[in-house]
Amino acid sequence: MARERKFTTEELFQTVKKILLQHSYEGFTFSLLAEQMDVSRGAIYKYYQNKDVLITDFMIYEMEQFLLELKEIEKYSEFEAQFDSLMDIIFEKTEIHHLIRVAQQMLLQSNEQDKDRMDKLEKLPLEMYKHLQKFILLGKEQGKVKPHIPDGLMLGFILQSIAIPNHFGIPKEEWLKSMKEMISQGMFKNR
Amino acid sequence: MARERKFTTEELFQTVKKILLQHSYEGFTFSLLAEQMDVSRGAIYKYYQNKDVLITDFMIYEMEQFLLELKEIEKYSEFEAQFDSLMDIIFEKTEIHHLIRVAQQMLLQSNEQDKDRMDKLEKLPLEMYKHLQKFILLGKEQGKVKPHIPDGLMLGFILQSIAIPNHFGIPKEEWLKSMKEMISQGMFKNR
DNA sequence: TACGAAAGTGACAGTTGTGTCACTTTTGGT
DNA sequence: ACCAAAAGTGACACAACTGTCACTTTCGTA
Repeated sequence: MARERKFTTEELFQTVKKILLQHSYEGFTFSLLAEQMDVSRGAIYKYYQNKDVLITDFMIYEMEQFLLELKEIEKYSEFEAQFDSLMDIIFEKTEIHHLIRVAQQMLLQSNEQDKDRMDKLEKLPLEMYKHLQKFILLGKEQGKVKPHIPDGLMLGFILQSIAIPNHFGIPKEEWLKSMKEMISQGMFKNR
Repeated sequence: MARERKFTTEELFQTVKKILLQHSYEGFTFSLLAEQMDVSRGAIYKYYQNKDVLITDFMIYEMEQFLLELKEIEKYSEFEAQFDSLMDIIFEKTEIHHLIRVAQQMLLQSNEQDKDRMDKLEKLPLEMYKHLQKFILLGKEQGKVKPHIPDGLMLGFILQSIAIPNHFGIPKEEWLKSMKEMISQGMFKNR
Protein backbone atom coordinates (compact mmCIF):
# COMPACT_ATOMS: atom_id res chain seq x y z
CA MET A 1 0.00 0.00 0.00
CA ALA A 2 2.87 2.34 0.70
CA ARG A 3 6.57 2.67 0.83
CA GLU A 4 8.42 1.22 3.80
CA ARG A 5 9.35 3.61 6.59
CA LYS A 6 13.02 4.37 7.12
CA PHE A 7 12.67 4.55 10.88
CA THR A 8 10.32 3.36 13.60
CA THR A 9 8.99 5.55 16.39
CA GLU A 10 11.12 3.46 18.71
CA GLU A 11 14.30 4.33 16.80
CA LEU A 12 13.29 7.95 16.60
CA PHE A 13 12.77 8.15 20.36
CA GLN A 14 16.10 6.48 21.03
CA THR A 15 17.84 9.18 19.03
CA VAL A 16 15.77 11.94 20.61
CA LYS A 17 16.82 10.71 24.04
CA LYS A 18 20.46 10.63 23.08
CA ILE A 19 20.38 14.18 21.74
CA LEU A 20 18.39 15.57 24.66
CA LEU A 21 20.84 14.10 27.15
CA GLN A 22 23.77 15.54 25.28
CA HIS A 23 22.41 18.90 24.15
CA SER A 24 19.51 19.64 26.45
CA TYR A 25 16.34 21.31 25.20
CA GLU A 26 17.71 24.40 23.49
CA GLY A 27 20.45 22.44 21.75
CA PHE A 28 18.00 19.98 20.26
CA THR A 29 17.40 20.61 16.54
CA PHE A 30 15.60 18.76 13.78
CA SER A 31 18.74 19.11 11.71
CA LEU A 32 20.76 17.21 14.29
CA LEU A 33 18.06 14.60 14.69
CA ALA A 34 17.68 14.05 10.94
CA GLU A 35 21.42 13.83 10.49
CA GLN A 36 21.82 11.23 13.23
CA MET A 37 18.98 9.14 11.83
CA ASP A 38 20.27 9.47 8.27
CA VAL A 39 16.99 10.88 7.02
CA SER A 40 15.96 14.26 5.63
CA ARG A 41 14.46 16.88 7.94
CA GLY A 42 11.35 16.95 5.82
CA ALA A 43 10.62 13.34 6.68
CA ILE A 44 10.39 14.12 10.38
CA TYR A 45 8.02 17.00 9.74
CA LYS A 46 5.68 14.42 8.24
CA TYR A 47 5.07 13.12 11.74
CA TYR A 48 5.73 16.04 14.09
CA GLN A 49 4.94 19.71 13.52
CA ASN A 50 7.92 20.95 15.55
CA LYS A 51 10.36 20.05 18.28
CA ASP A 52 8.05 20.91 21.15
CA VAL A 53 5.43 18.45 19.99
CA LEU A 54 8.03 15.78 19.36
CA ILE A 55 9.76 16.18 22.70
CA THR A 56 6.48 16.25 24.58
CA ASP A 57 5.38 13.04 22.89
CA PHE A 58 8.71 11.47 23.64
CA MET A 59 8.63 12.48 27.30
CA ILE A 60 5.17 11.06 27.81
CA TYR A 61 6.25 7.78 26.24
CA GLU A 62 9.45 7.64 28.28
CA MET A 63 7.74 8.35 31.57
CA GLU A 64 5.06 5.79 30.94
CA GLN A 65 7.74 3.19 30.30
CA PHE A 66 9.43 4.15 33.52
CA LEU A 67 6.22 3.99 35.53
CA LEU A 68 5.74 0.45 34.30
CA GLU A 69 9.19 -0.48 35.50
CA LEU A 70 8.50 1.10 38.87
CA LYS A 71 5.37 -1.00 39.26
CA GLU A 72 7.67 -4.01 39.46
CA ILE A 73 8.57 -3.18 43.06
CA GLU A 74 5.04 -4.06 44.11
CA LYS A 75 5.78 -7.75 43.74
CA TYR A 76 7.51 -7.51 47.11
CA SER A 77 5.37 -7.25 50.22
CA GLU A 78 8.06 -6.15 52.67
CA PHE A 79 8.96 -2.48 52.68
CA GLU A 80 12.70 -3.07 52.84
CA ALA A 81 12.59 -5.33 49.80
CA GLN A 82 10.64 -2.69 47.87
CA PHE A 83 13.17 -0.07 48.89
CA ASP A 84 16.02 -2.22 47.72
CA SER A 85 14.53 -2.99 44.35
CA LEU A 86 13.47 0.61 43.85
CA MET A 87 17.05 1.75 44.32
CA ASP A 88 18.26 -0.90 41.90
CA ILE A 89 15.77 0.19 39.24
CA ILE A 90 16.71 3.84 39.61
CA PHE A 91 20.37 3.04 39.25
CA GLU A 92 19.71 1.13 36.07
CA LYS A 93 17.81 4.09 34.62
CA THR A 94 20.02 7.06 35.31
CA GLU A 95 18.70 9.14 32.40
CA ILE A 96 15.13 9.64 33.60
CA HIS A 97 16.24 12.17 36.09
CA HIS A 98 18.04 14.29 33.49
CA LEU A 99 15.13 14.01 31.11
CA ILE A 100 12.74 15.38 33.69
CA ARG A 101 14.98 18.40 34.05
CA VAL A 102 14.94 18.90 30.29
CA ALA A 103 11.15 18.81 30.33
CA GLN A 104 11.04 21.44 33.04
CA GLN A 105 13.36 23.65 31.04
CA MET A 106 11.14 23.23 28.01
CA LEU A 107 8.08 24.29 29.97
CA LEU A 108 9.90 27.50 30.87
CA GLN A 109 10.91 28.42 27.35
CA SER A 110 8.74 26.98 24.67
CA ASN A 111 6.34 29.33 22.97
CA GLU A 112 3.91 26.46 23.22
CA GLN A 113 0.62 26.21 21.37
CA ASP A 114 -0.73 22.85 22.47
CA LYS A 115 -1.90 23.70 25.98
CA ASP A 116 -3.27 20.23 26.68
CA ARG A 117 -0.06 18.39 25.91
CA MET A 118 1.94 20.88 27.95
CA ASP A 119 -0.37 20.38 30.89
CA LYS A 120 0.11 16.66 30.69
CA LEU A 121 3.87 17.06 30.54
CA GLU A 122 3.83 19.36 33.53
CA LYS A 123 2.02 16.79 35.62
CA LEU A 124 4.22 13.83 34.71
CA PRO A 125 6.81 14.09 37.49
CA LEU A 126 4.01 14.64 39.96
CA GLU A 127 2.34 11.48 38.67
CA MET A 128 5.54 9.61 39.31
CA TYR A 129 5.63 10.91 42.84
CA LYS A 130 2.01 10.00 43.40
CA HIS A 131 2.68 6.55 42.07
CA LEU A 132 5.53 6.07 44.53
CA GLN A 133 3.56 7.39 47.46
CA LYS A 134 2.09 3.94 47.86
CA PHE A 135 5.61 2.79 48.58
CA ILE A 136 6.17 5.38 51.30
CA LEU A 137 2.74 4.69 52.71
CA LEU A 138 3.63 1.01 53.03
CA GLY A 139 6.76 1.96 54.93
CA LYS A 140 4.77 4.10 57.30
CA GLU A 141 2.11 1.44 57.80
CA GLN A 142 4.72 -1.20 58.53
CA GLY A 143 6.28 1.23 61.04
CA LYS A 144 9.58 1.19 59.19
CA VAL A 145 9.70 4.82 58.22
CA LYS A 146 9.62 8.09 60.13
CA PRO A 147 6.07 9.36 60.01
CA HIS A 148 6.83 13.08 60.38
CA ILE A 149 9.01 13.52 57.27
CA PRO A 150 7.07 14.60 54.17
CA ASP A 151 6.61 11.86 51.57
CA GLY A 152 7.74 14.20 48.79
CA LEU A 153 11.04 14.77 50.52
CA MET A 154 11.78 11.09 50.95
CA LEU A 155 10.92 10.42 47.34
CA GLY A 156 12.95 13.40 46.25
CA PHE A 157 15.96 12.03 48.05
CA ILE A 158 15.62 8.65 46.46
CA LEU A 159 15.08 9.93 42.93
CA GLN A 160 17.73 12.61 43.20
CA SER A 161 20.34 10.21 44.45
CA ILE A 162 21.24 9.09 40.93
CA ALA A 163 22.27 12.63 40.04
CA ILE A 164 25.04 12.78 42.62
CA PRO A 165 28.29 12.97 40.70
CA ASN A 166 30.81 10.30 41.62
CA HIS A 167 33.83 12.63 41.41
CA PHE A 168 36.21 10.26 43.12
CA GLY A 169 35.24 7.25 41.05
CA ILE A 170 34.00 4.98 43.84
CA PRO A 171 33.16 1.53 42.37
CA LYS A 172 29.51 1.15 41.48
CA GLU A 173 28.76 -1.61 43.99
CA GLU A 174 30.16 0.26 46.95
CA TRP A 175 28.52 3.47 45.79
CA LEU A 176 25.07 1.92 45.58
CA LYS A 177 25.47 0.16 48.92
CA SER A 178 26.55 3.35 50.68
CA MET A 179 23.75 5.22 48.96
CA LYS A 180 21.18 2.82 50.34
CA GLU A 181 22.61 3.21 53.80
CA MET A 182 22.71 7.01 53.56
CA ILE A 183 19.07 7.15 52.57
CA SER A 184 17.87 4.67 55.15
CA GLN A 185 20.12 5.57 58.11
CA GLY A 186 21.74 8.91 57.35
CA MET A 187 25.33 9.93 57.74
CA PHE A 188 25.42 10.34 61.53
CA LYS A 189 26.51 7.57 63.83
CA ASN A 190 23.90 6.32 66.27
CA ARG A 191 24.70 7.19 69.83
CA MET B 1 40.85 59.49 30.26
CA ALA B 2 37.96 57.68 28.63
CA ARG B 3 34.24 57.46 28.38
CA GLU B 4 32.33 55.98 31.31
CA ARG B 5 31.34 52.32 31.09
CA LYS B 6 27.67 51.51 30.70
CA PHE B 7 27.93 48.41 32.83
CA THR B 8 30.20 46.92 35.47
CA THR B 9 31.49 43.35 35.46
CA GLU B 10 29.28 42.80 38.48
CA GLU B 11 26.15 43.83 36.55
CA LEU B 12 27.21 41.77 33.58
CA PHE B 13 27.66 38.65 35.71
CA GLN B 14 24.30 39.17 37.37
CA THR B 15 22.64 39.14 33.97
CA VAL B 16 24.70 36.20 32.77
CA LYS B 17 23.58 34.23 35.80
CA LYS B 18 19.95 35.08 35.21
CA ILE B 19 20.10 33.99 31.57
CA LEU B 20 22.05 30.81 32.27
CA LEU B 21 19.53 29.73 34.89
CA GLN B 22 16.66 30.39 32.55
CA HIS B 23 18.07 29.25 29.22
CA SER B 24 20.95 26.95 30.08
CA TYR B 25 24.15 26.89 28.05
CA GLU B 26 22.84 26.41 24.55
CA GLY B 27 20.12 29.00 25.00
CA PHE B 28 22.58 31.65 26.10
CA THR B 29 23.27 34.23 23.37
CA PHE B 30 25.10 37.53 23.21
CA SER B 31 22.01 39.01 21.61
CA LEU B 32 19.89 38.13 24.65
CA LEU B 33 22.57 39.36 27.01
CA ALA B 34 23.03 42.66 25.20
CA GLU B 35 19.30 43.20 25.04
CA GLN B 36 18.81 42.58 28.75
CA MET B 37 21.65 44.93 29.62
CA ASP B 38 20.46 47.59 27.18
CA VAL B 39 23.77 47.67 25.37
CA SER B 40 24.87 46.75 21.87
CA ARG B 41 26.35 43.31 21.21
CA GLY B 42 29.49 44.91 19.93
CA ALA B 43 30.18 46.41 23.34
CA ILE B 44 30.34 42.98 24.97
CA TYR B 45 32.75 41.71 22.34
CA LYS B 46 35.11 44.46 23.53
CA TYR B 47 35.63 42.42 26.71
CA TYR B 48 34.95 38.80 25.78
CA GLN B 49 35.78 37.04 22.53
CA ASN B 50 32.77 34.70 22.70
CA LYS B 51 30.26 33.10 25.01
CA ASP B 52 32.51 30.28 26.12
CA VAL B 53 35.13 32.66 27.44
CA LEU B 54 32.51 34.80 29.12
CA ILE B 55 30.71 31.91 30.78
CA THR B 56 33.95 30.34 31.94
CA ASP B 57 35.05 33.61 33.49
CA PHE B 58 31.69 33.99 35.13
CA MET B 59 31.69 30.47 36.53
CA ILE B 60 35.13 30.87 38.05
CA TYR B 61 34.06 34.12 39.68
CA GLU B 62 30.82 32.61 40.96
CA MET B 63 32.47 29.54 42.41
CA GLU B 64 35.14 31.56 44.13
CA GLN B 65 32.45 33.67 45.77
CA PHE B 66 30.71 30.53 46.91
CA LEU B 67 33.88 28.99 48.31
CA LEU B 68 34.35 32.12 50.41
CA GLU B 69 30.86 31.74 51.79
CA LEU B 70 31.51 28.10 52.58
CA LYS B 71 34.60 29.02 54.56
CA GLU B 72 32.25 30.70 57.04
CA ILE B 73 31.30 27.35 58.53
CA GLU B 74 34.79 27.02 59.94
CA LYS B 75 34.02 29.54 62.63
CA TYR B 76 32.20 26.75 64.45
CA SER B 77 34.28 24.10 66.18
CA GLU B 78 31.54 21.51 66.71
CA PHE B 79 30.69 19.28 63.77
CA GLU B 80 26.93 19.56 64.26
CA ALA B 81 27.10 23.34 64.21
CA GLN B 82 29.12 23.25 61.00
CA PHE B 83 26.60 20.89 59.46
CA ASP B 84 23.74 23.16 60.40
CA SER B 85 25.31 26.28 59.02
CA LEU B 86 26.42 24.49 55.86
CA MET B 87 22.85 23.47 55.17
CA ASP B 88 21.67 27.01 55.78
CA ILE B 89 24.22 28.45 53.37
CA ILE B 90 23.32 25.96 50.68
CA PHE B 91 19.65 26.76 51.00
CA GLU B 92 20.35 30.45 50.62
CA LYS B 93 22.32 29.78 47.44
CA THR B 94 20.14 27.47 45.43
CA GLU B 95 21.54 28.54 42.06
CA ILE B 96 25.07 27.24 42.47
CA HIS B 97 23.94 23.73 41.91
CA HIS B 98 22.22 24.53 38.62
CA LEU B 99 25.17 26.59 37.46
CA ILE B 100 27.52 23.68 37.98
CA ARG B 101 25.29 21.59 35.73
CA VAL B 102 25.43 24.29 33.07
CA ALA B 103 29.21 24.27 33.26
CA GLN B 104 29.28 20.53 32.80
CA GLN B 105 27.04 20.81 29.77
CA MET B 106 29.33 23.46 28.34
CA LEU B 107 32.36 21.22 28.73
CA LEU B 108 30.56 18.60 26.67
CA GLN B 109 29.62 20.85 23.77
CA SER B 110 31.83 23.85 23.36
CA ASN B 111 34.32 23.76 20.54
CA GLU B 112 36.72 25.27 23.04
CA GLN B 113 40.04 26.87 22.21
CA ASP B 114 41.33 27.98 25.59
CA LYS B 115 42.40 24.66 27.06
CA ASP B 116 43.74 26.18 30.28
CA ARG B 117 40.52 27.93 31.20
CA MET B 118 38.49 24.83 30.40
CA ASP B 119 40.72 22.76 32.61
CA LYS B 120 40.21 25.15 35.45
CA LEU B 121 36.45 25.08 34.96
CA GLU B 122 36.48 21.31 34.93
CA LYS B 123 38.23 21.18 38.25
CA LEU B 124 36.00 23.70 40.03
CA PRO B 125 33.37 21.34 41.44
CA LEU B 126 36.11 19.01 42.56
CA GLU B 127 37.77 21.91 44.34
CA MET B 128 34.54 22.56 46.15
CA TYR B 129 34.39 18.96 47.22
CA LYS B 130 37.98 19.02 48.39
CA HIS B 131 37.31 22.18 50.30
CA LEU B 132 34.41 20.56 52.12
CA GLN B 133 36.33 17.40 52.88
CA LYS B 134 37.74 19.16 55.91
CA PHE B 135 34.20 19.31 57.17
CA ILE B 136 33.60 15.59 56.76
CA LEU B 137 37.00 14.85 58.24
CA LEU B 138 36.06 16.83 61.34
CA GLY B 139 32.88 14.78 61.65
CA LYS B 140 34.83 11.57 61.43
CA GLU B 141 37.45 12.78 63.91
CA GLN B 142 34.81 13.81 66.38
CA GLY B 143 33.23 10.37 65.95
CA LYS B 144 29.97 11.88 64.80
CA VAL B 145 29.90 10.46 61.30
CA LYS B 146 29.97 6.97 59.87
CA PRO B 147 33.55 6.24 58.87
CA HIS B 148 32.81 3.71 56.12
CA ILE B 149 30.71 5.94 53.84
CA PRO B 150 32.75 7.74 51.15
CA ASP B 151 33.23 11.46 51.75
CA GLY B 152 32.18 12.27 48.21
CA LEU B 153 28.86 10.58 48.70
CA MET B 154 28.08 12.47 51.88
CA LEU B 155 29.01 15.74 50.24
CA GLY B 156 27.04 14.83 47.16
CA PHE B 157 23.97 14.26 49.27
CA ILE B 158 24.31 17.58 51.00
CA LEU B 159 24.97 19.59 47.86
CA GLN B 160 22.34 17.79 45.84
CA SER B 161 19.65 18.29 48.44
CA ILE B 162 18.80 21.76 47.19
CA ALA B 163 17.87 20.34 43.82
CA ILE B 164 15.02 18.23 45.18
CA PRO B 165 11.81 19.69 43.79
CA ASN B 166 9.24 20.60 46.40
CA HIS B 167 6.26 19.40 44.36
CA PHE B 168 3.83 19.49 47.24
CA GLY B 169 4.79 22.96 48.39
CA ILE B 170 5.95 22.08 51.90
CA PRO B 171 6.79 25.33 53.77
CA LYS B 172 10.46 26.24 53.64
CA GLU B 173 11.10 25.92 57.37
CA GLU B 174 9.66 22.43 57.63
CA TRP B 175 11.36 21.39 54.41
CA LEU B 176 14.80 22.46 55.60
CA LYS B 177 14.30 20.88 59.01
CA SER B 178 13.22 17.56 57.52
CA MET B 179 16.08 17.76 55.06
CA LYS B 180 18.60 18.08 57.85
CA GLU B 181 17.08 15.10 59.62
CA MET B 182 17.04 12.99 56.44
CA ILE B 183 20.70 13.66 55.81
CA SER B 184 21.80 13.08 59.38
CA GLN B 185 19.50 10.21 60.41
CA GLY B 186 17.93 8.82 57.25
CA MET B 187 14.34 7.91 56.57
CA PHE B 188 14.17 4.66 58.54
CA LYS B 189 13.00 4.52 62.13
CA ASN B 190 15.55 3.27 64.63
CA ARG B 191 14.65 -0.05 66.06
C1' DT C 1 39.98 73.86 23.44
C1' DA C 2 41.51 70.19 21.11
C1' DC C 3 43.18 65.47 21.01
C1' DG C 4 43.70 60.77 22.09
C1' DA C 5 42.15 56.78 24.57
C1' DA C 6 38.59 53.93 25.80
C1' DA C 7 33.62 52.83 25.23
C1' DG C 8 29.86 52.09 22.49
C1' DT C 9 27.17 51.49 17.94
C1' DG C 10 25.16 49.46 13.90
C1' DA C 11 25.69 47.50 9.54
C1' DC C 12 27.66 43.53 6.94
C1' DA C 13 28.72 38.89 5.63
C1' DG C 14 28.48 34.29 7.00
C1' DT C 15 26.39 30.27 9.28
C1' DT C 16 22.75 27.46 11.12
C1' DG C 17 18.14 26.42 11.96
C1' DT C 18 12.98 26.53 10.63
C1' DG C 19 8.68 25.24 8.11
C1' DT C 20 6.82 24.37 3.72
C1' DC C 21 5.97 22.26 -0.55
C1' DA C 22 6.30 20.48 -5.23
C1' DC C 23 8.43 16.62 -6.61
C1' DT C 24 10.28 11.72 -6.68
C1' DT C 25 10.41 6.95 -4.91
C1' DT C 26 8.55 2.73 -3.30
C1' DT C 27 5.01 -0.38 -2.61
C1' DG C 28 0.73 -3.49 -2.68
C1' DG C 29 -3.43 -4.28 -4.95
C1' DT C 30 -6.08 -4.57 -9.33
C1' DA D 1 1.64 -3.02 -16.27
C1' DC D 2 -0.52 0.58 -13.84
C1' DC D 3 -1.91 3.50 -10.25
C1' DA D 4 -2.83 5.54 -5.84
C1' DA D 5 -1.21 6.09 -1.23
C1' DA D 6 2.28 6.81 1.85
C1' DA D 7 7.22 7.94 2.58
C1' DG D 8 11.03 10.55 1.62
C1' DT D 9 13.81 14.51 -0.58
C1' DG D 10 15.88 18.93 -1.38
C1' DA D 11 15.33 23.64 -2.48
C1' DC D 12 13.33 28.09 -0.98
C1' DA D 13 12.32 31.99 1.91
C1' DC D 14 12.81 33.56 6.30
C1' DA D 15 14.64 34.23 10.98
C1' DA D 16 18.25 34.32 14.59
C1' DC D 17 22.84 34.40 16.01
C1' DT D 18 27.88 35.26 15.26
C1' DG D 19 32.22 38.02 14.73
C1' DT D 20 34.13 42.03 12.82
C1' DC D 21 35.06 46.66 11.91
C1' DA D 22 34.79 51.49 10.52
C1' DC D 23 32.68 54.93 12.74
C1' DT D 24 30.87 57.97 16.61
C1' DT D 25 30.65 59.44 21.47
C1' DT D 26 32.48 60.82 25.77
C1' DC D 27 35.84 62.29 28.81
C1' DG D 28 40.31 63.68 31.24
C1' DT D 29 44.44 65.96 30.33
C1' DA D 30 47.91 68.81 28.28
